[in-house]
Amino acid sequence: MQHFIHHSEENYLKTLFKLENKQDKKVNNVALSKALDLNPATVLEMVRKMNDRKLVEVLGDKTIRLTEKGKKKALQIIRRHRLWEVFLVEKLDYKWNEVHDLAEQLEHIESDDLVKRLELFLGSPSVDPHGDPIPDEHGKMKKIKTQALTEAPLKKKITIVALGNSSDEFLKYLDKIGLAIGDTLVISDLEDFDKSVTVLHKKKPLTLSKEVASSLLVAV
Amino acid sequence: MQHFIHHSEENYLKTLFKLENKQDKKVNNVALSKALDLNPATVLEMVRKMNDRKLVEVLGDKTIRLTEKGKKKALQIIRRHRLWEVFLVEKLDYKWNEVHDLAEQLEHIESDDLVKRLELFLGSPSVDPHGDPIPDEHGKMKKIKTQALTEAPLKKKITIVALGNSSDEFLKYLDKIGLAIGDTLVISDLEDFDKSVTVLHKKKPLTLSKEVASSLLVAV
DNA sequence: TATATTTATTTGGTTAACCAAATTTTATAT
DNA sequence: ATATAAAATTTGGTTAACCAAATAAATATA
Repeated sequence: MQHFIHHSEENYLKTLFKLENKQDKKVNNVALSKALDLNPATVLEMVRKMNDRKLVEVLGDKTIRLTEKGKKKALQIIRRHRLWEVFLVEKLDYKWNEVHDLAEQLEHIESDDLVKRLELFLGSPSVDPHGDPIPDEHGKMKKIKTQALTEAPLKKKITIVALGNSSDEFLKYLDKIGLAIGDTLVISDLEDFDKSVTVLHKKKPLTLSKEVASSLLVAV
Repeated sequence: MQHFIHHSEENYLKTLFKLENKQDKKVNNVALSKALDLNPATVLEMVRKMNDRKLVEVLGDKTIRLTEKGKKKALQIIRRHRLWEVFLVEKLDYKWNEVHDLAEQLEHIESDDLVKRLELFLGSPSVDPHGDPIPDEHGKMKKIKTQALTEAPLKKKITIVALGNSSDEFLKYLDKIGLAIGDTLVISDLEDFDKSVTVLHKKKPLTLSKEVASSLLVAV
């Protein structure tokens, strides 16, 4: 009756992977504890167990780093998470900003076969509803080359392919102003004063703050 | 980060519901422990907690019985389980005898909204792949009137609508002889000696032992 | 360099679910 | 009614994940 033991470990793996790939900042106990919202003592304990299981290694300067094995497992979880997100949005009509918590639960369902079938059922999508790439069954994930909207060329047709920030507030804001992944737009003006960007979107002009524009990633 | 606490409780509820509705046998600690494959001390402890939560009550003769609240929760879990089974079979091409363990995991995903959407996505099926009825969102489940094949009339076209036994061995056996829920057949002979039943199925005669025939439930 | 701050670690807890073995209670059979 | 068997309960554990508070070690700052 014990099939739900690995949730914690899986959360550690996923969080670690994300931290490692966010900035090239080294991940220490404090950083991981904060990201997981857990007590450092708890995290230390778990990191040791995961070290025994060869999922992470602790370097001389106390940096916590995923091993190859750990990375593979992390990518598997990310794969599940993103495939389930596609399912929720495409098949169950959820909006892209509503699916995170559910996918967080579904990603822990233990069955590679299920994931494979789900992938086929969804038509082997390459990205999730937020534009993030979906790793293949071997854990290979192609990096999508993007640049922030603030860096993109003016007067050219460009497409939003991903987000640099997946917070609920940001997703809701985008929803509110009617912007979504896959939308195309043209930068009509770049205001030097406050770095805001004015674009033409669905025939209408739209001004985006520096904060917003820098989190909108477009195809390079 | 604590969203997976209720698995145990949910398993107790579901098992209790099934035991109560199998025979009208009263469920005691031993019976429940055996069904859950857990130590009686463990079950006793949990039953007490569930009693505090008003999910079960323990009668004078130590019979453990679901309260209305408990029944409602149990039906909700059964509903989820059966809907996920439909999903796995209809959408992911699993065979009906392969889905139980996966559905066992999926049933614990916590979201009424998800279940509702899943139901709509599946076209609001009334039965699962084993022919068992799916409770509605309020926990109402219509009892399907069936009779064992051994009791059915001769020479009439009858349809298998459910199984009296969902063990893996039985499901595999049915798969092997090519029988499935929804199949129609006509009883050509009922052998008095060993109570075996000979039927015409897909134009071919097929003899079923008393054991098998009694677990094949047909529409009444 | 000495002090302050941050980070890591240890220590001594907790809760939920589990178990085995001993004991008590209840039921059954003679 | 008593021995026996079965069921319920108690007792004293375990493990996984968590925490707070104390301490130690490392790093930064004055």
